[in-house]
Amino acid sequence: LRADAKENYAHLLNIAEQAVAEVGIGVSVREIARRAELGKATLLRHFPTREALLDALLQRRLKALTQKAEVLEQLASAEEALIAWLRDAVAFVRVYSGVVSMMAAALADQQSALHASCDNLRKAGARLLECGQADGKVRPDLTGEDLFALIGALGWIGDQPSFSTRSDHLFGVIASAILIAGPAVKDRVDPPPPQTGHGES
Amino acid sequence: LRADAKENYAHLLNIAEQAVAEVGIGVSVREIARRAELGKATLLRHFPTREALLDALLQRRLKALTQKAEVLEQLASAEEALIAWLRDAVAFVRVYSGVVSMMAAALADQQSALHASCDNLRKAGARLLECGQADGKVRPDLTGEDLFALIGALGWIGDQPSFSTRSDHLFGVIASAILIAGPAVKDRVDPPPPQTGHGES
DNA sequence: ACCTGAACACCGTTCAAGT
DNA sequence: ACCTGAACACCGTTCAAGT
Repeated sequence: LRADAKENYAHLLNIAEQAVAEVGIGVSVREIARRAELGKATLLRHFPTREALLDALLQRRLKALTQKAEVLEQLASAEEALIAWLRDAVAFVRVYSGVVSMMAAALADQQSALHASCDNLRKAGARLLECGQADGKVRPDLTGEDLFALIGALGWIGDQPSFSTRSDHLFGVIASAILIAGPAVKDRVDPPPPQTGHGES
Repeated sequence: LRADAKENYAHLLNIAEQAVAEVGIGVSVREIARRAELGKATLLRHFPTREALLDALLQRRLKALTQKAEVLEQLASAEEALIAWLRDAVAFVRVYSGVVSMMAAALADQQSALHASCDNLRKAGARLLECGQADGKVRPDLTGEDLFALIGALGWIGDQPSFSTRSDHLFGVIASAILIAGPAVKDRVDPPPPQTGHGES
């Protein structure tokens, strides 16, 4: 990598961070190139796809969040750890509006530049989940993917101006769905009338 | 309205329905005009905004869903009615991928052509919710907006290819969060360690 | 009244040409 | 090696001109 190329790379990341924070995740790459005062093609070769740029932009935070899960796993009770991490994860996806959909897509697409980072995040969440399940504090029928989906759902809610004022409250609602309150376990999966059966395998 | 204008209007709606079903909610209006073999400006005057077109497209289904709530309110138990309607609502938002975000935006924007339809839907859900709350079967801290947000969240989950296989399961998870299992009420709002308090006012 | 394509200002992506 | 703008194929929206 030549010296000027290295410089451009760093410059582009800085400008991109600013632009994404200002305009949102939907900023055009043209706009970023314009702000960076570089040719569009220059940006495109450093970051061949939109995801590649986002990955570079998010990697630091994603790694921190993944590591946070490992720390929490050791420090606190399984239940507290899961909820604390969940709160951090939701806070993260709310930093850049629209980022959750991209991450969800990256999770399914192995070719995506963001795939590895997202899959590590899923695994970290899954481990916290399993600890809670081993302690009998967390619904046993939830997977790491489910947890990711619920984080994404809360991120989506936070992204909608009509719902964002309720997103803290709905965090509590969904958190309560993940946890098992006390000795009552089974009756939460299927509500009273058993013949209705609203579809959880 | 002139005869040819009337014809164009109906033709555009038919073609739009097809196009949206095929390509998704993100079809360009140009594409629709092209398929309809009409000028772009013709479409734009019949439907000045994207929402106006979507409103015309969705109104029939939205009205049906709103009325369904009224029927369910009388027929079944408050709890069954709410869950049955929730299932219908989630099924509806999953018909056209991406429609939930547009509806959420319309809910906040009084100027949107879709606003009235969406607000009626919210009210219908709120009524079912209130019945369940009156019976002590539904979390008392949920509003009609919350219910709409949770429907949207499930729609979002269904829209993500990585999560859509889990969306039926997560419907059950979220449904269980809305309902109150038995005599235990309070302990679901705040999980065991009271000093953590994950933010539900 | 209603329809229409040209025009404008955008977008992502490609590629031949420059340093 | 790396950078770059012109070119291509899109998009939504506006508007003067046609029937």
